[in-house]
Order: sequence, then C-alpha cells, then structure tokens
Amino acid sequence: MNQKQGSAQKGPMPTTWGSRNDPTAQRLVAAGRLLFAHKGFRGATIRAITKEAGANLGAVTYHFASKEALYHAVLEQCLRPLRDRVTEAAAVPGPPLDRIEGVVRGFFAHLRENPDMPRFMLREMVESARPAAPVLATVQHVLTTFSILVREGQNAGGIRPGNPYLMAVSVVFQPVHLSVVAPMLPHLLGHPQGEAPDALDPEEHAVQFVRAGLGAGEEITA
Amino acid sequence: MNQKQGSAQKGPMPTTWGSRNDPTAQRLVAAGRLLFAHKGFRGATIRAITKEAGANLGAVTYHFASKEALYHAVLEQCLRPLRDRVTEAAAVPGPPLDRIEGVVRGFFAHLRENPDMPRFMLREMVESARPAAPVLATVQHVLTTFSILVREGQNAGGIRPGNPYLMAVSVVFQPVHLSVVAPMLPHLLGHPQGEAPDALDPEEHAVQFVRAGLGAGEEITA
DNA sequence: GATAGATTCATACATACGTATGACTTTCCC
DNA sequence: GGGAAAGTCATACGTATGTATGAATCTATC
Repeated sequence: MNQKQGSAQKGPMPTTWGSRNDPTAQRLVAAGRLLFAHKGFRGATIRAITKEAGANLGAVTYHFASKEALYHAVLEQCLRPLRDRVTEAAAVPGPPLDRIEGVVRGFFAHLRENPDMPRFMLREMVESARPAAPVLATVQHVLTTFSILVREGQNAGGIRPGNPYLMAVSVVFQPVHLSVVAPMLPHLLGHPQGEAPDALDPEEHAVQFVRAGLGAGEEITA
Repeated sequence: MNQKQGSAQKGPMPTTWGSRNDPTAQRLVAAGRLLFAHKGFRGATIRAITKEAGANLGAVTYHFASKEALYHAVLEQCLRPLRDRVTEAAAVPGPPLDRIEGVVRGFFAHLRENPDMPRFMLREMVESARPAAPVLATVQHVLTTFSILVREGQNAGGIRPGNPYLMAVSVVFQPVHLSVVAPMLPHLLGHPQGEAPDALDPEEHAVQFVRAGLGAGEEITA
C-alpha cells in the first residue's frame, strides 16, 4: 500500500529515497513548495497541490503518507541547498567581514533562484510554536556560522563589539525580509506599477548596511 | 438581528462603534488577537476564539458579522497605537539619527507591551498577497516616516547615502524580528533553559546596529 | 504475453469549519 | 411592570478538508 519515508528501500525505484527519480513525487514537492510558500500549511490544500502537480487526489497519501510528511520533504528540499551554500561561502579565505558579505550575497542568490523561499522562511518562523526539524537545523546552522564569523572579526578587530548572536540575527534577516518587501515597495508607497522611484538594489543595500552595522568604522574609507 | 460595523450607531451602546463598552465584544477582540497572532487567520477558529473569550459560538457573528470583520477590528486595535507612537517619536526635536533611535525604542516598547504583535506583523506580511487595510496603512506610515528621517539625515550629513526606503526597511524590521527571535535564541542554540550565554538585550543591540548601519561613520566616537 | 507489484484513479467517510436560525434571557426606558 | 430591543444560547446546515478504500491501469520481469 503505502510506503513510509523512513523505512527501507521500498520506493518506486530502489534509490535512496522514495521520491527521487519519480516524476509524480517530484512534481508534488514542487507544487507543495509553491503553494505552502504562498498559502501556508493549512491554506495549501491537498486538493490544490495535487491539481497543481497534475496528480490524483490520493497521490500525496500514496507517495508521502501524509500532508505533513510532504511538507517536511518540501522544507528539506528548500533548505538543504541554502545550508550548503552558506557553509561554502563562509569557508572561503579572507577577513571575516568579507566572508560575511559573501554569505549575505550567497543568501540573496539563493533567494533569487528560489523566489518562494523567503516567504517560506518567514512563515515557518511564525507559523508553528516549534519549527520543523529542517528549519531548526538550518536556522541553527546559519546563525552559528554567522556568529562564529562575527566573533572572529571582533577578535581580529574589523567588527565592533556586541553580542555575536544578536548580530547574526540582524544580518541573516536582511536578505530574507528585503527579498520579501523590496518587490512590494513600489506598490506599498503608492507608485502605480513597477516604476521604482530610485534604483532598488536590495542586495547592494544589504551588503552596505551590514558592513556598516558590523564594522568597526573605517572599512568604507579604507 | 446583526449589526454591521459600518452602518450607523446601532451598537449595544450608542457610542461611536459597536464594540466599545461591551465586555463580550472586547473579550472577543482580545481573544482573537491572541489566537490570530499565534495560529493565523485560518488557524484561529471561531470556536476557539469564542471559547477563549468565554462567549457563545454565535458571538462573533453577532458582534462583528463575520470572522474577517473581527480580524480587521483586531488589526486596527493592534496597529493604531503603534502608528501613533511612531508619529510622536518621530516628531521630537533633535538630529535625525537620534529621532530614528527614538522611533526604534518606541517600536520596541510597543512590542514589549503587546507581546503578540511582532508575530502578528510578520504573519500578515506573509500570509496574504494583499495585506489588510490597517496593515497597509501602518506599513506605509512607518516606512514613510523612517524614510523622511533618513533623507533628512542624509541632507544634514549624519546619515550615509543610500536608498532611504531600503534603509527604512532594514531599520523597521529590526525590532520586529529581534522581538520574535531573541526569546527563542537560547532554545535555538541548544542552551537548555532561559540560560542566556551573554547579555541578550535586543533593544540596545538594535539601536547600536541601526546607528552604525545608517551613520556616516563618526557618531560612535563623537 | 502472463503475472506481480507499482501507480493511478474515483469515490467515500468522518471531521471541522463559518455561518444561519430561532428560541430563550437579560436589560433598559417609559 | 410591561414591552421592545439587545444579547445569549443550542443547534442545524452546507461546505471543505485530510485520509481511507478498493478497483483499474500501467510497468517490468520472466
């Protein structure tokens, strides 16, 4: 009948996991990602997801055993690449502030390539009292990575003193909320269409804001 | 039968609006505020709200005509004081950077006094494609207020160049997400209970981060 | 090409939701 | 104190939801 996701290799193809190589399951994850991001867990119905994926109503139950399991699969597929990208961006050599800039830019790139992700992250941050496991792992990882870089910079002298975790929070949320809000800005401020008042480059702005916010004070002129 | 909210003074007391002075309607707004903030619009059911308020199932329909109308009332009750506080904090005399600090502190104070508000704001930002009217008005107002202060500071020289709206976004979200994330930090980072690793003062951190992020570079030493 | 397993499909079921309804009880003004 | 309006209450209705079920179809191996 069903196949639980954790149990053995009983998937449609004997690969590592029951959804790989399977068009339907893949399409379900893609559709779930789209709809979960835009309507939340409760708001995205199995009927809408399966319709979006061109699959039968029973497909989610068959391939993932439950809506929540599909949700976890979607989260994992969204967040794992982000974790990887943050890890490698933090590992390049150079002064900590430059590496932080690299992570911020990597974050932006990832959000640009996956447009439904920032909404998703904000939503998960807010939706459940206890975030799901992939979210928790990602947040922990990103926050820890940033805070280590911050502490390094504080020891080396390029970053001003302050709690590294709070600094990490202030930094990591810049790409997230700027990616969500910046596209809405023209509409929010009353400008009729996409007519941007000035140049709206959230990434460049974020980089400068973060560098200024963390920096010991002389890196702009240097 | 019912009383629509917009129509005339047909409320339980002939005051300005149908919910003022009425214990039940007030309790519904309070309960709705609590539950909407924690579970979202769809997640907070009328049954849960009325139970929380100690009212009958039909109370929402009777006092507000619909769940959505209650939601709007809740939003209005949440956001109006915030708008007012921002307005008056921005109006005090002084250099723009100090007034921005004042607005940030006012923001924090408001969020501290209304603990379910930051979740609420993030949620509304993310939940609906088009935010509700009170949210839109508040966001517009706060963003405009900040951007005006930023531009003033840029002209006066205390604030570095850059798009004022993006700067406003970066500033205004600091109180919001710090208020949400900071209490979760010890748990997120694995520290068992409320045992904070260092001093966790989100407000002080935000003020310094914002000043540094916006400042032209010399206000710390000055 | 038959057969077993994997997958799709239509449909059914139980539950939870927002709202409607009409009877009941309280409150207030003359 | 009587009566109308305001408010409360229990219950019903229609719909939407996640999941279960069993038959039908596809796929691959011998």
